[in-house]
Amino acid sequence: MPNYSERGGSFPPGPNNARHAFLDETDRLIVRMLQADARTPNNAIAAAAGIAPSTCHGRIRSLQERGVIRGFHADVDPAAVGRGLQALIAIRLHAHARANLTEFENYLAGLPDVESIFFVTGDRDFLIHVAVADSAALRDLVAANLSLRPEVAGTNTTVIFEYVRPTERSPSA
Amino acid sequence: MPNYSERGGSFPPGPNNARHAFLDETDRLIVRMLQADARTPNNAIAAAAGIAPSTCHGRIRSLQERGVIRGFHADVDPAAVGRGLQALIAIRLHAHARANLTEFENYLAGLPDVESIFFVTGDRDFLIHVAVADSAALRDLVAANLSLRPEVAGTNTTVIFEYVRPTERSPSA
DNA sequence: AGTGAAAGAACCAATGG
DNA sequence: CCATTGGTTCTTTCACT
Repeated sequence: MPNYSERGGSFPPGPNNARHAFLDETDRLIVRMLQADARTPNNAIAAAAGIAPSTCHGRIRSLQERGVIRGFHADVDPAAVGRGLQALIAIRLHAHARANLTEFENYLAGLPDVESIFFVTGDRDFLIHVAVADSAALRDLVAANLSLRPEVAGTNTTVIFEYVRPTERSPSA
Repeated sequence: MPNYSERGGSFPPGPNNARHAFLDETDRLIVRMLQADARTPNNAIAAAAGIAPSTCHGRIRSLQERGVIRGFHADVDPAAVGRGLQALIAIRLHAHARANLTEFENYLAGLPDVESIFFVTGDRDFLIHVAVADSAALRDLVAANLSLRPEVAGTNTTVIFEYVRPTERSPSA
């Protein structure tokens, strides 16, 4: 399946090779508006920035090419899709397993309930944010998919009462 | 500034009152595709789902009205906009300050460097994910904006080496 | 880089199965 | 609840400044 964010063009599919982006004030405004609402019409952004729609379009494309904008995603309420329980799970690995962290990280990324993965300093190696159906699903996730893994030395689960992403709830940034 | 995700219509601007989220297989496919790439054309989603474009469009609108899809946002690389250092900060509040958590949470949400806020169980009250320019900015954030707050009993900062959101890097889900 | 104009695509409401 | 149609708006490319 093609990626339609890139439908018009042929810019690098990879994460990015970007030389460090120099964003002027116009670029920053565009980024802010698209962060607040990815469906803001190009027209409207152009008007807000005081430039022509075609110019604005070109800048947005450039921002994607440079990796400043990595993609556009729908923000889906986990509870609405049957995942009403969220948790943070701290994971400590065995010392010998730290050689190939990438492999374990890919494994985590492949688990369907994982929302995000933090690879961190300190006494824990990973912290993952998960959204599951209920406490039974959480137990199963920890017991079957984490604790049983040979590289996992231990886990520590914290239930999330509320989760907020400020940028995602202020459409008029 | 208007919210252009709602340009055509008049559905509730609030978070949502919707209880009824019965998603059939078609709805789930739509949600998955828009989660992977919010700019997937309506036509393409309709084709993938085997329904007419107008029907598909109506379903997407309905999903927004019901609060299943909360919005569409550009995924911006923090490092590309001058915020190359990410951290997790655990915050413990004084017992007497737990009366109005919402106020403190709104305060956190208003800090420009805060990416997300977790209100959690356990010995910590909040865990916030921040993206800042450098370690000096991180120090200032913790010292000036958190530790000095009267309701804050203590903080614990963990630097993030890597942060991944699995759904956001698989455009062809 | 920025612009204007024109072709193509997507959106949205109304209508009918 | 779903499909078809048609008017309107947005996107995207291109020749030019």
